[in-house]
Amino acid sequence: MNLKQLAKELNLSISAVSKALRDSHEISASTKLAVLAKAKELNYQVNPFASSLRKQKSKTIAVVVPEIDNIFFALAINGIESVAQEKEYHVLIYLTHEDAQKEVSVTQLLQNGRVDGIMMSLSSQTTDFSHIQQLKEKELPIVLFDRVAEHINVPKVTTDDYDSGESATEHLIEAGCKKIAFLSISNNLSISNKRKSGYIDSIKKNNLPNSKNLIIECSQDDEKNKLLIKNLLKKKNRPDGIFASVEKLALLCYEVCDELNLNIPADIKIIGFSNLHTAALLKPSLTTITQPAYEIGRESALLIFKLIEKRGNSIIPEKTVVASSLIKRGSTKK
Amino acid sequence: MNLKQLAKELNLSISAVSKALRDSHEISASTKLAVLAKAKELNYQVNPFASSLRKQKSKTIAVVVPEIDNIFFALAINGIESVAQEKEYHVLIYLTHEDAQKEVSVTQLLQNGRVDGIMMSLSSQTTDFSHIQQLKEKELPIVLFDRVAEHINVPKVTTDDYDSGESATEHLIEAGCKKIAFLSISNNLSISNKRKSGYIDSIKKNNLPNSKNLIIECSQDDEKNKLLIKNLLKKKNRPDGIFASVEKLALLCYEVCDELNLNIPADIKIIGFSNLHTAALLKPSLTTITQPAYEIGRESALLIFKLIEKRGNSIIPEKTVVASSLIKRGSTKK
DNA sequence: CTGAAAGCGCTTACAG
DNA sequence: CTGAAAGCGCTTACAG
Repeated sequence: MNLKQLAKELNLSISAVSKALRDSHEISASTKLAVLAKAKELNYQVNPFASSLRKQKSKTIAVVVPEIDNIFFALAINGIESVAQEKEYHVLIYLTHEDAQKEVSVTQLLQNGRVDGIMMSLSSQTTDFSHIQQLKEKELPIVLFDRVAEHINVPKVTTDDYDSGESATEHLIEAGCKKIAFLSISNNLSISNKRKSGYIDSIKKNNLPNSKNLIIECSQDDEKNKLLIKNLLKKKNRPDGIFASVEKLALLCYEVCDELNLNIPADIKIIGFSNLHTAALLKPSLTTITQPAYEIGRESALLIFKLIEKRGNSIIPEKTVVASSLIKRGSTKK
Repeated sequence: MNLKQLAKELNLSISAVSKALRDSHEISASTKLAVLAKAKELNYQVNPFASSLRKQKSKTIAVVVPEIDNIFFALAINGIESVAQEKEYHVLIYLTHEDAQKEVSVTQLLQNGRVDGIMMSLSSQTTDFSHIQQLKEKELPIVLFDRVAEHINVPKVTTDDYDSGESATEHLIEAGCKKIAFLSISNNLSISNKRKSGYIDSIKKNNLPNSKNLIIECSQDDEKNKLLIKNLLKKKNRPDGIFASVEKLALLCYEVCDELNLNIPADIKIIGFSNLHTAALLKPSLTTITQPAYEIGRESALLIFKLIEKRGNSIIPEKTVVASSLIKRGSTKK
């Protein structure tokens, strides 16, 4: 069932039917009614490819994320989808699996008009950001969220990572910690640097000499990370507080403490960035800095639609920062 | 940059260039080389809408799931995406948020040719399956996974839910439970019925009269569920084993036991269907029946591509069953 | 208010 | 081996 057949049934021209379906002011009310009724009766649906080809609009956005089996990204996609649904847009998903090369190839793939805009969270392995710059130059709307590149001037949605890094550290200090280890995953994304800076500045400000040089660089290899943490906590002069910059490192700490028979929070206190639903169910429950993942997704989607619908000189902020929340639980009890 | 411009640059006809790009045997090797080089130089990309319109093929599949912030579905999507990537297909995501009406409207939306196939996990609220039947009649490839409707004859990928229901119950019995409560979420999907049947038959076979009528019907409202469970566990003659048919009910049990000061597994043993990464980190660690979510996703995707590429009389199995695994942990220790 | 026509950018059957 | 032409199914500027 296409326009041609529908027009024939109605004894109207294709153009009249098309206009009627799009509620054009050129068409009389009675004709519109007749067309709509017939279209419904025959279950006519516009061919999206013909329409997109003609209008040079896809009604589709792409979401490019490092992984999906990570509650943060799942929630962010959830937020993006809610806005897309409101706008009657379609959502394409691409996973980079933390592979910078894959990220570049997906970015290139998406330059053929398949989508009206791209929302991306960068892979931790990404060191070169020229593929993002390229999108910008091609004027393909893009919004980066969470895992962003600081120095690329495209709209970015992030959380207050520096502040969170600071307040998480302060929280450990208030809980009595004197020697705090920061478990870091180093990469070129500002998010991890900011958390680290927040920690470093807080340590300085509070004059905790024992915490100096206690930045532990972790990798993508959890076996290695576990060993690293184990060696750290085996020492006689082990830290009395751990700040895990990402969720999985906090969980590894729980495993290690179990194995070393260290009591959380008596022997060691732990805080970590996390969106885990079960943080409250761990024993002890895990104190977290929790990012509003769903809201980040929504916010990013609202921005991409502003860019897509951009007319004249509407102003798009380059930085949108939403606040994380510190949720105090058992793992940092005094 | 389109075919017309590219052809002009090469002093060739549009058709020759198109054929060369698609590696047609009609075109000479030298011409192909020249075309490919020029296309690369000018960064030519085929317009997907023109191509799809002409070929009546979208190179896109849709994934329709009840929710995404559920590790099971996130992992399944991960599996689907891995196959789609191999096939160079695009993946559209639609969330129904457990809303049957939404599920129907998405299904209708997808009948306009936007996708070559649909992979769907039904909403728990779905009671009428005619929208699925409709896809079948329209010969739009569809595969149902996990949350399937038993009596619709479309390809379905599920886990061995009856067997899992049985072996989970057996496991509790072996661990010494005499009175086992099954926490059920009732709906029209075979998955929950099968788990329940496995439980019921196992109870009968093992002759545990105290477990009769211990099927607790839970709802989508977790506050109510928690109260329900609390009232159950407050009783003097409370059960000594709980079989949670879905993840979140198992977690609610942990919360309730905490609040009632019941010791797991001494006072009560708990087993639950779950894909939670942190099941092992709970105190005590949670014994789970874990579905191979990623594999279910891959399997379903492989099936949809079989349907899409179907030629002649290739046989597509109506039922594909993959095995779940029972992972014994602390919550069911003798 | 309605319709004829051009054209979006491809692919492919057909002619040469 | 190459090219002219039709056509996929729409939308829209233009004519009447």
